[in-house]
Amino acid sequence: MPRDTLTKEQIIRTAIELLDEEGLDGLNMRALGKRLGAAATAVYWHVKNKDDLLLLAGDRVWDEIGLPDPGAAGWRAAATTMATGLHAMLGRHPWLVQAFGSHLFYGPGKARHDDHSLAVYEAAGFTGTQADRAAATVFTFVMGAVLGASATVSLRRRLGRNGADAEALIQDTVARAGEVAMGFPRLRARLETPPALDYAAAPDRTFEYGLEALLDGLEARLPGA
Amino acid sequence: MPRDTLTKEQIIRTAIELLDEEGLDGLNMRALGKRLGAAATAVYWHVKNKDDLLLLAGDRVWDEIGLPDPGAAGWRAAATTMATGLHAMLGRHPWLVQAFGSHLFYGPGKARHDDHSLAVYEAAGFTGTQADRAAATVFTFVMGAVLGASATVSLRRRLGRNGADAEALIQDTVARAGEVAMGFPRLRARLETPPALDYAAAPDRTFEYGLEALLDGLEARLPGA
DNA sequence: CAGTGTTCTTGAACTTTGTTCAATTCAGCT
DNA sequence: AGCTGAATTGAACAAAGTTCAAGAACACTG
Repeated sequence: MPRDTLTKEQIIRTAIELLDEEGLDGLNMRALGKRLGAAATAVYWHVKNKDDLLLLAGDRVWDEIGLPDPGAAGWRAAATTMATGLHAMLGRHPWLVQAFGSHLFYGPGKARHDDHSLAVYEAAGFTGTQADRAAATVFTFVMGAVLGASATVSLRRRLGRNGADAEALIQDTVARAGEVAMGFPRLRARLETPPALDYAAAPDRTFEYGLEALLDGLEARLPGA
Repeated sequence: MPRDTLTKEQIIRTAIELLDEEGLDGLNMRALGKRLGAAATAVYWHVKNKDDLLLLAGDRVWDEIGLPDPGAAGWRAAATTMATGLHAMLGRHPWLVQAFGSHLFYGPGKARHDDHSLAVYEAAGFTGTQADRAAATVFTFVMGAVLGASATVSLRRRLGRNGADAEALIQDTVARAGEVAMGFPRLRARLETPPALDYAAAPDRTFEYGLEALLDGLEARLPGA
């Protein structure tokens, strides 16, 4: 009966927990150690360093994305499902998009996703480089879409860090941004005309709008279209 | 004759220099101070803190983007010019995309760009929320496109930091990524069939491909189209 | 069971970096 | 000269990544 010892798996899971709850800045070795009920430095026996751990955590979450069969409901439905699945996953783990700007993720989790994404666009009729480009384009769009959201989450967390009233500080930032915007006619118009009720009631559909437009544009490029 | 003293402008310019040369991680107050020929802490008299400085630097670079007149060459040409201009600017300052994941930029530089971007899509015929969404979609796509490139630059820098041979370490990473990819049929095929000569000779046109597809999709959504 | 090597954990310590603060320097003004 | 406000400096603190020597827990062997 072996001693109750740390596991690489356990460390990765706990790191993801910590990242989800505290953000990319919240992941530090001492906090991770505390959460694991171990000394901070114990982690270093199982993992090379923090970057390595981030790579492992950042590859694990790709498994949350389902892989729809393009043969069943058609390539376009499959492409939409994959893109929204990716979008949702990145929404649950905003730290991943941030880390994407400075780390190269290349593990089996992401490979599984990428491979199937290529399968979808090949099933659609794209060949070779065309399939690469189509898949990359949609991927790129989804990443970009989450980047802005990620910033808001991150800022809110940072402001609330030192025990301050995060909401008040956010209001402050919004107010300053508004002042800047008043100097530009179109931005000003958007501030003066508050969004219509139906728009305020429904959440922002910009992602869906852009995704459909993009898929339209890709579809028009299909060989034989 | 006033003493030769630091300026907010000078600090911002030097910070951008430092960011361009050393990356987001390379910006630290002591290095900045050294480059300014001053003590690190002298900067704090002109700027609230590092985040504030990053915000100032990250807003300045938007002025590098030209604002084409949609009336002259048509909205589509103007939209393409703006998107490629943004793409080029972000390529020159990869740290901005990284920072975008954790900071909210809202200064006059970005506002000037955003306002004109809206002007282009309104000139195209999009109204109200539609123009917002069209502009946001293209913006989103461009940001996503630079994110990956930014990661490569950042990794290369990080690997070369401790005097190590960055190129050898990069090769290492590529090799490990290749091993992972070999377990997935479509990724494997792409490794086994090296890109055609014309493709290798020409740089990656994925960005142009995606941008055109996206603009096609948006054009089809124009009222009256 | 004693001894031995392997696996895993710990705490101290070092480094880098952002930031604060009191002390100090400098230019202009009376 | 003396004063005042602007600007700079250096010391110092806290947080965080990492290294390392020492120790603890376990498995195996004679």
